[in-house]
Amino acid sequence: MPEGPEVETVRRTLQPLLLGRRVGSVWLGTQKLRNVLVKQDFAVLVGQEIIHLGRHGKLLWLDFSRGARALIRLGMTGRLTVTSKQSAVEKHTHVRLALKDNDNELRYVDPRRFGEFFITDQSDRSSIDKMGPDPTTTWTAREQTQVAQSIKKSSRSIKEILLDQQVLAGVGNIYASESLFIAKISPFANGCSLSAAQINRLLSSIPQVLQAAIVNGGTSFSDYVDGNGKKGANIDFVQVFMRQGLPCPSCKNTIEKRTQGGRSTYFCCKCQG
DNA sequence: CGCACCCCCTGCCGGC
DNA sequence: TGCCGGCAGGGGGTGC
Repeated sequence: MPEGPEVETVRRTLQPLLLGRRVGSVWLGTQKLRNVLVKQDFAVLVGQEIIHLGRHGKLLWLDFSRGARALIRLGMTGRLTVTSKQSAVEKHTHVRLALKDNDNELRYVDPRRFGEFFITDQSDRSSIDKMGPDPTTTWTAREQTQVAQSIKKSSRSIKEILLDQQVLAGVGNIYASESLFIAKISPFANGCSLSAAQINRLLSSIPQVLQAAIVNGGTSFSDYVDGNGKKGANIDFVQVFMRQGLPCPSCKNTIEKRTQGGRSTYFCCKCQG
């Protein structure tokens, strides 16, 4: 479901509802997520206060007052929302953290179970350090040089490079197509074939596209909702994603859809020739 | 090491 | 109406 902007919107909407709250009780479903639900690990959360909500790329985490950290990946269909304890528990709910002295609980729902929700501690940076820089948090000259070098030395297509979270974190299938359109670069061009000028355009279009999506509350076309259960408005602002057959907003040529590395890519062959 | 390929899983939609 | 294939904001493992 979610790319960096959607996960950031979830983080921002959950923050006021969770920060400073203590966990009263924990409920876990029986089905495994990607990694397994390790039930005994969740027991440590009871009584701990949520002191911080962090994010890097598509990875979200909650930090607790006695050192625990819940690492959460939403996969394709994961939804993390705060709802009343009384509201009906929908199918595919895997985790419920009831808050103390409050009618609310945090729920993790994920039909396809491609997501993860597991407990570690705040000193464990392994998942975070595996990722490249996130263009919506820091995007220093040094980080941009590092990303540019990764692109320049790769023989993969630029679209596939952008989806690699180890190169940079937070871009997924929507924003890869969108960033390449803004930068006027063909998604099929190999990284090593790109000029310095093209790479520079891309390094500036990526944070631009991601920041705009955050302002609009993320892109919802199917499952994605924020921490309050509300859809994002950014689908109304995308230029090429899911717009095959429609005129290119720049040149009026027909937008195309093609499969690339098993995923759909949307582009204008005239603007991105 | 990089890179093609395949898998994980449910739901929905269109075609027959 | 039902069945089947294809497809969906992700990511990891395998084998060459």
